[in-house]
Amino acid sequence: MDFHFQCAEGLTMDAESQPQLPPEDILSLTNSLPSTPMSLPCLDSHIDPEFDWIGLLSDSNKFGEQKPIASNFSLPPGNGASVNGAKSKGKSSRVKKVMPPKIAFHTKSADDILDDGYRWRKYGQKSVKNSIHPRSYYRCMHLTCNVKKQIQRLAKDPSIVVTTYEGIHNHPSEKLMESLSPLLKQLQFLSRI
DNA sequence: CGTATTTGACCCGCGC
DNA sequence: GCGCGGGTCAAATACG
Repeated sequence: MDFHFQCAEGLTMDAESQPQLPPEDILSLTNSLPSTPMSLPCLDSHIDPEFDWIGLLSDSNKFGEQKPIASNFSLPPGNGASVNGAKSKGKSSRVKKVMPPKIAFHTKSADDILDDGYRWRKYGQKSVKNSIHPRSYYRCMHLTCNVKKQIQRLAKDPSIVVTTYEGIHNHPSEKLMESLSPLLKQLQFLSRI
């Protein structure tokens, strides 16, 4: 599946329950990020307020309670990769947890998993209340990367997949590196001359 | 046989 | 305090 194509063609808008950000907010946000949780090619050039929907989530985990936070968006300390508020096993402090940035978006696709260039390992699946479709939990397989994503189909439209990214990759996309490696080799060769 | 996925158990936060 | 729902863990299982 070509993810770029899916982003440009397949994103859908759910005006009833999902927040919408003005395209300029989304663009300014993506410009401010050192690296997005995924490559998010759709953010670069295919923003179409009439059609696309992208939600930036606050610290609420629940779909339907998403709040756009573009205006006061800020990256957590440590690039967000090490922040995981879900479960610290020991006695936790009373300090309010800082959640990593979350980005959620809809794609119309038969495939649950988008090929975003990163390698993901599934670590859980749960049935969700008020939905016949289970929610799948994935973690980035890169050793030092703590980015997670959740994938779930909409109850009222099973053709739509909701993907939620949590955290920011601290490494480049493997596919990107794969495509760049011939170029890099060529540059290394030229620099030797 | 190594790796990825599945799935039930467990933990934690939150609302009542 | 209790129950519910969501998120994670880890042993079992599937797969190449």
